[in-house]
Amino acid sequence: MRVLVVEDERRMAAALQRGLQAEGFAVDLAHDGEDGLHQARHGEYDVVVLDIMLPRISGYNVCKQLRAEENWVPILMLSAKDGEYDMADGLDLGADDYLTKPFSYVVLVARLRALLRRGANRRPSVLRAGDLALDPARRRVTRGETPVELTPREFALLEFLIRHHDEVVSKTEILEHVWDTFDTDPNVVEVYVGYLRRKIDVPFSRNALQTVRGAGYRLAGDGG
Amino acid sequence: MRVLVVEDERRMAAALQRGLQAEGFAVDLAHDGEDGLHQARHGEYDVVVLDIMLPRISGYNVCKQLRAEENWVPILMLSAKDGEYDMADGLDLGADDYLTKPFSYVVLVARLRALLRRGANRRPSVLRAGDLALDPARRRVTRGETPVELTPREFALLEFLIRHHDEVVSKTEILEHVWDTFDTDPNVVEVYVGYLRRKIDVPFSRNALQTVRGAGYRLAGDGG
DNA sequence: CAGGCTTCTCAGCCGCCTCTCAGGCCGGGT
DNA sequence: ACCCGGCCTGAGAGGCGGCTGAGAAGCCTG
Repeated sequence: MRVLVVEDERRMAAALQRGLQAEGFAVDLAHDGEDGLHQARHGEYDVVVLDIMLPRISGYNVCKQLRAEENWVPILMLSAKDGEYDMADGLDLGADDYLTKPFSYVVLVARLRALLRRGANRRPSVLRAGDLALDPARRRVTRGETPVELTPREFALLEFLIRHHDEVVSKTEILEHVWDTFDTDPNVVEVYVGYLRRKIDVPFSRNALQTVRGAGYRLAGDGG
Repeated sequence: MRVLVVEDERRMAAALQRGLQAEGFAVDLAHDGEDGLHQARHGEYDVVVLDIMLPRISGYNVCKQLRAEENWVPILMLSAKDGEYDMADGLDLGADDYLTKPFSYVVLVARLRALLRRGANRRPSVLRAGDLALDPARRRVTRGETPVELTPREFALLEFLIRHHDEVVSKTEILEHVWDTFDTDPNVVEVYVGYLRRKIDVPFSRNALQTVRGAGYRLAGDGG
């Protein structure tokens, strides 16, 4: 279980890190809001512990920003007592739980575990890979901010690729899962990969959908 | 007449309790949003007085949640003056009345009685998507300011779509929920979507009721 | 019973999507 | 350098999903 702790007070941060590691968590630290936001975006954490009073960007805004980007990682907010922000604000912004300093260490761990437990049935599940986002329920795909129009087959293909991002998937696998056959000419996969590339690879940064000669395709998964 | 008062400030809560009891109400108290939500769900109250700034869950969200569960108990919201939420927000979420702190005690009681008087014929809050508004109780639909006349079937279809606005719903889902069958020719859905479009999509900004080929339909709901 | 409204079926049309095919490109092996 | 096999892609045919006008059947109201 990976935890990101965003906390500017060094001693507090170090204490949390040691304590949580002792509980079996993998802990990363960020010491200001900007850093925290960046790591939360790219780190694939299971839960984020977020102080409110932070240099550069407040925890308040980090949370708001993440939610605006449809990032639904569970967030537990920490505040100094009598802070200017109040608990209701935090929860309204999309935090999942809230603790007031000073807090009992035992309580913190308990709440974290509770968050992780309900973590399973999270909110709108949006699949991501790099700056691609695919929302199965809304049937919507975006690259960064811009929406991408896909036909049903293209959508199904991208969904499959994004679910296996960073892995190499063979054309036969793709045929089985997207076309639901296995004795079709694999060329159709090539054709559709081509279609997808033209729609999602346009601003040619780094081609997200790579060909692995002789093996299949790989959708690059981290935003880099 | 049973009243639930959800208010975290103990003195304020106690004062309201004493005062309302003197007026002949049976008064229960809740001191945070979670507790309030729980009691409102199970308590069969005639009216709820709901502070907005609450620990754990804001009054704002308590109200939203209750309405989402189709609990139409009359709610009178209380806010600190100059709160970040304004009256419109509260009423939009399905509150029935609204008072700004500090308020006159006499006014509170008067408003409560007014709520109780109209309490019987409740109205479910209005469903919205984009500039469409649908009032299930009054069977009324408006696009912007202008009313829209719908037949019962059209109304049921729009209600279903608007409850799932921004999601793609398949024709089979629609058949199940609006027609209450699943082995009917899906063409009837197409036909009724056509009817709806002609009535609600007229000023074609961007067609609100989109076809997602191979998947179903999506009613655009702006904000998302 | 007539008239109007609503619901639903049907068939034709249109256009997008899907898939095939063939030719070209590229990388790797001999 | 040459060839071969894997991959890409433009073109285009065909199919199928979805839209719509027409009209039949059902239902309520007067």
